[in-house]
Amino acid sequence: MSIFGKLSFKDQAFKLREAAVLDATTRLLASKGFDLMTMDDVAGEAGISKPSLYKHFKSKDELATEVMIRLLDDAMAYLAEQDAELTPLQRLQDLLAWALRTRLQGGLPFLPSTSPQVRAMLTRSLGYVSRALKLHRQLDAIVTVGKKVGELRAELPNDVILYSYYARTCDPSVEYLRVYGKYADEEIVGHMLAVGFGGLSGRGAL
Amino acid sequence: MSIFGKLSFKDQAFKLREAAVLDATTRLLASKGFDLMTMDDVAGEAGISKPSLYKHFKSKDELATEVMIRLLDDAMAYLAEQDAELTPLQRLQDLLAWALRTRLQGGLPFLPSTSPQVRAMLTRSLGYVSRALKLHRQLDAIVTVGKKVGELRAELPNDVILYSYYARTCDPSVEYLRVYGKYADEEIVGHMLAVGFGGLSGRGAL
DNA sequence: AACACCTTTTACTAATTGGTATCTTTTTTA
DNA sequence: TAAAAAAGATACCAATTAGTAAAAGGTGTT
Repeated sequence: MSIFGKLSFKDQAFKLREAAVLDATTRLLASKGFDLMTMDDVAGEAGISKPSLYKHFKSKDELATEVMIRLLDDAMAYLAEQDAELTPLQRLQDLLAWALRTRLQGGLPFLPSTSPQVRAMLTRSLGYVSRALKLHRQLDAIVTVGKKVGELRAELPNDVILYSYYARTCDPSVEYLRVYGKYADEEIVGHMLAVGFGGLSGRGAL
Repeated sequence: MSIFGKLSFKDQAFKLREAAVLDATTRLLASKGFDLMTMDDVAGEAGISKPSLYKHFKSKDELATEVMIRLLDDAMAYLAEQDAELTPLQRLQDLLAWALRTRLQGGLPFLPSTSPQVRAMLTRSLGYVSRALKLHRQLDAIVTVGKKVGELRAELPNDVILYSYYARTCDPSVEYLRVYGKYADEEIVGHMLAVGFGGLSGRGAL
């Protein structure tokens, strides 16, 4: 019998394998997307057999949902650890930069651009929806303050700002800009922030 | 024998069916995406049988590529017919508004957010690549002038501006903003233009 | 009106893939 | 060292789907 809180070697190994599966799935979702990612891919990338996969996750949907949940948790953890001195705009910029760096390293942003079917899958998961709402509320509060102090455009509704912000985390231009190796990763991040917050014309145009 | 330029009734009907297939495919690509769109879907939506589909297009890839080519042609036709009085910024805004309205009506933007596999498929098509390059060059010229007259941020490289511009045509926030029916279509278009060109902070920040 | 061609229908093939059963082998624990 | 539990390998099932074959029925052309 194991002491409370301490896991047997076997269970530790089990946990490690599970983490490897989640990491592998994250990479595969980023590179191939949900539909083209096969469970054989996942098993191979994680270094275990397919039947063993199903010891950890009941289905492909559950596995993918778990990955997305972990991304939301990571984002909220990152937010919680941000320097308290940052202004609202700086916090949003910093979180976006973090999400973009994650993508540039082969990972997924916390709100990936999903097909209708994947979105339906996520909506079915109570755990995912509650976390997404929680993160959304946190960011909404930041946006509200940001508008008040004049760092964000007060004439834009909060949800317009937030959904556009989410879209920036999964903006496909990142891939296009990286193709030719013309820009270093940090340059891409900088440009994405400049465009996202400052716009293309820089005038608050229209 | 038919007069040059005039088609027999049979051939006219064939052309009409082909147009119906392309329209159906466009709608299905917009709603389900490439992977989840089956050839049975297309045949059903177009009102013909699956074997007949293959009289028009050799494969699913060829069909989808043809749809994407048509979108590029439509975009270039739209550009060509724009009011000559428009400034560069106005031309870009007008084209983006057109692409967003197309999406809001269940269509596809001229540069849809594509999975790696679909992108590879398109890259294999000479017809697609040549048109995409042509459109890109046209827009690049507009951007260059726009920077010169101070309507676009001169400190941003042209390709950063252009890829970000493309991303705006397929920005997923459009779907999110439409979900609750809170905003009318034209409001959404307006917000997307405001955010895209003016940014979230409106300061040309960072 | 008869012919020729095209479309439809039905059925099929082959490949992929999510998920599972079974048996063997390794590893952990006692 | 022996027993027990879990992981691996292999093989399989069932469903989906791109693409095709062949026969039957319409439709336009001449």
